[in-house]
Amino acid sequence: MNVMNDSPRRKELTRQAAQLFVQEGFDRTTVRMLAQEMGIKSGSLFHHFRDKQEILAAVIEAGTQNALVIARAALESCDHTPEARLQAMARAHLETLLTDRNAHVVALYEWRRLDPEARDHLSHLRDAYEALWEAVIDEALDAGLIHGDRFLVSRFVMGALNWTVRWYDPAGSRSPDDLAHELVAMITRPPA
Amino acid sequence: MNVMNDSPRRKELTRQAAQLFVQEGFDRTTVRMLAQEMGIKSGSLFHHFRDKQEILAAVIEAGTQNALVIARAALESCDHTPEARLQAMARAHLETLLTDRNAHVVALYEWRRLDPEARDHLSHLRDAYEALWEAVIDEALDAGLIHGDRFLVSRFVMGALNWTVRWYDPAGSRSPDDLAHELVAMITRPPA
DNA sequence: GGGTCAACCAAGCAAGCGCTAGTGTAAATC
DNA sequence: GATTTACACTAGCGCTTGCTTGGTTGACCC
Repeated sequence: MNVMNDSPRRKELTRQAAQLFVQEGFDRTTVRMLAQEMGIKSGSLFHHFRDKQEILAAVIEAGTQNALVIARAALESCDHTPEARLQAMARAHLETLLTDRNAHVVALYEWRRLDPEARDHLSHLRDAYEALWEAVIDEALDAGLIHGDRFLVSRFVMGALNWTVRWYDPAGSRSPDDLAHELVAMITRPPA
Repeated sequence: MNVMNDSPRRKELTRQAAQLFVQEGFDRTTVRMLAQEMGIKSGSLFHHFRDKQEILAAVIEAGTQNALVIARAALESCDHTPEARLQAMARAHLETLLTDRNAHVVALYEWRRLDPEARDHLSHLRDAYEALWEAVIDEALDAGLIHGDRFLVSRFVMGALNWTVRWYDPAGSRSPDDLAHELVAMITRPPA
């Protein structure tokens, strides 16, 4: 067995698993389906992953890492005004849906299927991502760009954004930049 | 067999099923678990429902009907200003989470598990509910209370609201009225 | 007091599940 | 040249799944 490494082979298998988990859901996806998609037999799958749970954890970890990297890069390369930072975070969030949609859908919908240890490990990653958001929202509140309860505003914004995986069509006419702009315009008030 | 009726017994069984579906997810909930929760044997379950799918459909139908009734009542009893109507809809949405949380969580998270016929039937109900929202948002846009793209604004609002099932605690200190007020304040601009 | 009917039960079937054991083999490492 | 490692295979165990079958119970009805 060869668990918990970062081989390119494992990365590719993880990517294919994410696709199936989105299509069928974690519980409906059998190890035989996964193996077929990967072009191997079901027994061989357990050379790369300890068990089915570990495949799910690998998918979610990859997706969250990706989101963190993109968000941090966006914050570093944008203007330092609260509005620009807000918009950069929103655009980054939507761009992760373009580059790595499957993993994010799995992270949102199959989180409950993680066993406690995996959930504990991955929740740290997720918290790091949400902390980026809350910092940016705090700045916008302090600057008077948005108003209201800190807790509620950040939940509403995260809700609006996370919900996009349900309806956003990357092949459509709206770019992540359009959506980010519209969202920020909706919640900010022009300085009086 | 006794399918597709509206007996009180079936209503109660549906309510109990919703609870289990939320706790475990549809796929993880076995007919034996459902039967035990209902205080009957697993075979007896199929006297009330044709199959497991039909239980899911019954749960979602009950929840959506409930949301429709509450939303319509809220719209009829509130002031006819765009702002009051917006707020009434938001409060109604959150109140359904208080009165019938389980069914709504199931409707949001297990929709994909419905077979095509059930999905077709239930999507009409859901569309009716969303149409209420879009009408209210249209009025607010026309009145200049909110600004932006009609399609995007309604998706963002629905996202923020639907996401509340992930974090809203009915036993906490915030009432549905508080949340509705805060949400409306966030997206509206004071008339210039 | 025979008939009806919803509601239930005991038992079990066929299919499918995650996962393991044991083996083969080509490439890498010593 | 010998040994190890990575990756794949076949075969199948032990168990659970959704659902069916055939039969029983008790309340109600004319």
